[in-house]
Amino acid sequence: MLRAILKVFQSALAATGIIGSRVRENQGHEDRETVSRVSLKSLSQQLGLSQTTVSRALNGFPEVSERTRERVVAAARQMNYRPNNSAANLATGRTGQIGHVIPLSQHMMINPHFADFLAGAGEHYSQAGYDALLRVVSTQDEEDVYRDFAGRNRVDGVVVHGPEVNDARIDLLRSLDVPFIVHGRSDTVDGDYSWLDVNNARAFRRAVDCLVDLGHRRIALVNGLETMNFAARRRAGFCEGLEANGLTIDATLMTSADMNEPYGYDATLGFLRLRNPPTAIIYASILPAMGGHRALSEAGQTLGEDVSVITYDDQLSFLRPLETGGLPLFTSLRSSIQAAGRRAAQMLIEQITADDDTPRQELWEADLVLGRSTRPVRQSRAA
Amino acid sequence: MLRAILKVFQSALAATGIIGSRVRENQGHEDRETVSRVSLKSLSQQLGLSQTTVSRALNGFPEVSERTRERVVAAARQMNYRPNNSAANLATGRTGQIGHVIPLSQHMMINPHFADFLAGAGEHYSQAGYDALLRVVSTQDEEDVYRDFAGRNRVDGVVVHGPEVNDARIDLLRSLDVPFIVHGRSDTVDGDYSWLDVNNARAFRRAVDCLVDLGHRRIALVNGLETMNFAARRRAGFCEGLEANGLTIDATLMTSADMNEPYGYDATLGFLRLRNPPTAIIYASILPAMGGHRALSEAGQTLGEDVSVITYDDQLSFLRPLETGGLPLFTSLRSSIQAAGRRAAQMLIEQITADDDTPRQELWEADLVLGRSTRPVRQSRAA
DNA sequence: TTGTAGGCGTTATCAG
DNA sequence: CTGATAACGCCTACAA
Repeated sequence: MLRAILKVFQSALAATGIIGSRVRENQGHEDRETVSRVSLKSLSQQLGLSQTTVSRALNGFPEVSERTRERVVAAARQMNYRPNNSAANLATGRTGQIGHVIPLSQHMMINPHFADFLAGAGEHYSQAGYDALLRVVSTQDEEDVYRDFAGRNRVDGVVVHGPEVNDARIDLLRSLDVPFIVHGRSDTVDGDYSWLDVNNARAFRRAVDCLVDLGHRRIALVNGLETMNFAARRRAGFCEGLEANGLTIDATLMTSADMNEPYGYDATLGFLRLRNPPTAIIYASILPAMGGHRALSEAGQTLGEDVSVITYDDQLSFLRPLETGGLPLFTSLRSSIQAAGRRAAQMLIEQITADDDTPRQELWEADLVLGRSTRPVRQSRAA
Repeated sequence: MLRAILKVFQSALAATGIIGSRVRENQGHEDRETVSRVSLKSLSQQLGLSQTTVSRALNGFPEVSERTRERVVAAARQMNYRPNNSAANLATGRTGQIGHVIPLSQHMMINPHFADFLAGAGEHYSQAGYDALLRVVSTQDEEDVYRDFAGRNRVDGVVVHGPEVNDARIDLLRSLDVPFIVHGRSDTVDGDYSWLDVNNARAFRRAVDCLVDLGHRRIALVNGLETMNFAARRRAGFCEGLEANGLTIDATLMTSADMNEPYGYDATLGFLRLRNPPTAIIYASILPAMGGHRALSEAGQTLGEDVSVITYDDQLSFLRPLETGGLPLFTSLRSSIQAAGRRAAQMLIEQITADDDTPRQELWEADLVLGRSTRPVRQSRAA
């Protein structure tokens, strides 16, 4: 890659000596932006009050007289006072930060599912006066990060992403005594923790039923990585649906991998090459579904007409709405991952502020939305 | 062994009246995880040393004797000591956090471009001992967030995302005296600040040249939102290319909007409906390019054959590699946004730790990579 | 090489 | 209703 380093020019340093005297002498009280390292001390001196009173007035304690509070609030705004975060944390033990660990690895299902979750969570965080603290690490270092977060008191709580079928992080966080919520669940772990999950098994069961109703009998599954709990449940629901409808489970019609566009493309091409290809395909995310769409197009097959498709749709914001002629492109199981983030954040913060250990648990059902990608199986191709 | 130490330690705790002695009664199992809120004070008492010495030993000061350092380090590890973050921040003024503001709005170009940038930045952050602090707010509140970050000393620096042609955030951050780096640039603002950008104008100029060389004379542009600096520059490069090749600028062949898949789909359909449709289209991101691909397929047109396409490709991780039969699907201008995040983080942290105000500036060139989507124009359609 | 003492800017406790 | 005063846990001159 060609990289041109532009010239870097030295700026003339205005010799301001800002570092030394932190508070500006602001005689003229203009609305000028100040560098503003006004402390509680200076503010209280300015007002002729004690730090205690000023702190109480600002934090809404009831015993402060209204007149005093008004004076204090006005002065604080004028001097652009903001309490130093570290100092407040040190005194209260609360940080106002929620930790998110992002494992940097092959099978990170974070991108962009994670981004959308975070957008939703962040929305609630800022409403509630919190920030998200992000740490990107290699997967094997993830547990150390939790120990670090806990030991250094960096966060008030943690969100666990992408739980595996048997996820060690849950017990670790319990032992660290850090409030946390899991986005998803971990089935082989003692279930006494907070989580927000979608009913993945039922969603995929429904998808199968729907396709069977249309006459399909060879149905394929392009699943996520099945070490992940959500993917394991989806497969379980899928198989349950096949069996309930008297169909046999065919391993050649099931794939499992990290959910991205090229994977969907490759898996779909693989199905098309079978001597007895499926007449319907279920995708675990809209990303591989798009890859599937691309593969079908290139193979000269028409979505819906030649092959029926149902996809699980997290309603990723940069793909919504995906439609053709006003109708959804894909028949899909929908559940907004951004909404999940918003709600999970709310549950976690409630748990933190309530300071009780009762687990919060919520199970969402996905909506089945009909689009152009499902049709009755063509007679010539029915098994 | 560990158990004995813990016992001793606990009595020491009782003596000093440490708040909420969190250390667990550890009956039998030595390797059990402890909750560990060990302070410097308790650690130093345990060792029979002063806090000063222990602090110095742990922070690698040279004047500590090796024997002492070893003892201290061993004890710290054994007691699972970790310095409290808030306390360290308060004492040093440094937070170890870099702020990112995510505007939640219609035209947020953050998703998933932003996610990839952050993945790259986060990689460097954790190497350098930093975390990313995220705040999601509505666009009009963004400046308040910077004031908050600065006034409360929440972060050591800030990354500015998605700069507009005339971006007020830059002057604000200068006046707040917060170290920052811009991902991109803002052309109508005094240029004396740190940035990392791609040579957008030249990239799009090259795309035009490339298509003209193939005989195309009606070339369309599906651009990003042109209030954004990067999009304005791309358009400038595009127009410059047309003019340099003696082509006229046709407003009906240029669109500008938030870069996502449905936008690319709609814009492309619009072009195909023109009485005199373009023979080539340039997309500002792979997301609209995918939408374009979908639109072309549905219209029965073949990528490359009927319409040539060049896309700008940020090499988003969940779309890489996008290829057909081993060849890139799209001819594209490539520049990894994740690499940009990594580098920007590095530049910012260097600036923070060096504590000098010299702006760091770097301009990257995009690579032009040939794929299947560009071919000589078909004779019947040449203008 | 190690220790003492003071400070960082809040909040919380207990008097008045 | 208001005000001293003591934490909170760490860092860092300045001393020894």
